[in-house]
Amino acid sequence: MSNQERLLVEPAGSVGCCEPLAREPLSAAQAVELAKVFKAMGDPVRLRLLSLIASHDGGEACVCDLTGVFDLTGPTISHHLKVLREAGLIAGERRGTWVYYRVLPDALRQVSAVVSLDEIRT
Amino acid sequence: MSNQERLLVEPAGSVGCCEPLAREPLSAAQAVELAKVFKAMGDPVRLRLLSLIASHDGGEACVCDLTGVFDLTGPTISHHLKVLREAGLIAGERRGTWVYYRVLPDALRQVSAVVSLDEIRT
DNA sequence: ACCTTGATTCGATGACTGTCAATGCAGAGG
DNA sequence: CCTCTGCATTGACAGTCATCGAATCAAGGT
Repeated sequence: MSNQERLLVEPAGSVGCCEPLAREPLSAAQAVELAKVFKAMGDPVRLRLLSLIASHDGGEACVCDLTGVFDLTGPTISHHLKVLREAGLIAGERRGTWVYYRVLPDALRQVSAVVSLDEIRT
Repeated sequence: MSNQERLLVEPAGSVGCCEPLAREPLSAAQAVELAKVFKAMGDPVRLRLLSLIASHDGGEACVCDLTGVFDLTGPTISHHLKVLREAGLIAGERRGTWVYYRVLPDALRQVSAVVSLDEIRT
């Protein structure tokens, strides 16, 4: 498989988890997997990229729609997209000349489930 | 004010935000503030600390309840607690000899609102 | 006063991260 | 085939981070 085809896959370790944080302590393994997702979202540029993709018409955005928004070079945007991809937050697909990214809702659902406050003891 | 009293305050920049990611693109300023919270949660140890505190009886845990769980030194745990504190995720209070931490639900609510999937275009 | 225990702060160090310039690869169109 | 454009990867560098040992602080007990 060529180097460039790889953006289609990379599903990222897929956490089997997701009790709310407050229900019972996270296992070490769950924490490691979850932390990857939070870490990927722990950068302003990546958060905005995610937001730009998610809010774009059709639920997907071409890389060319994203690079102009930031005062950053192409390689840097590409790097951030890769981090989001490896965290399972987005997936990319090449169509002709352009590469389109879309948000994978499962990863966000996971985060949502973990930070759920249903079980917070007050 | 003494150095040790400071754990009572440190409220952390307080994001005024929170449209779902998918509704409209995050502003640069919103992204910077939000990223601080996600970055704080982007470490396995800190995620487990948060979970241990949130799930502990009474909704709060003494530092002495936390240090034994990890294969890490006291100073390191203290460092991670400080990061969580500065992100506005937890607050600490000294009672006699011990310091008790509890989760601040507002920060989690913020995260929850941002990752909300209500507006995902499919 | 002194010592003990719990927790934070300081200083150092090795590892990781964000960024860019240079290079490489895939499609589209001469 | 060649070239041009869009995007990804590589390599390098500066800055940040996680971790520890040592020192410090706070509160209680002797």
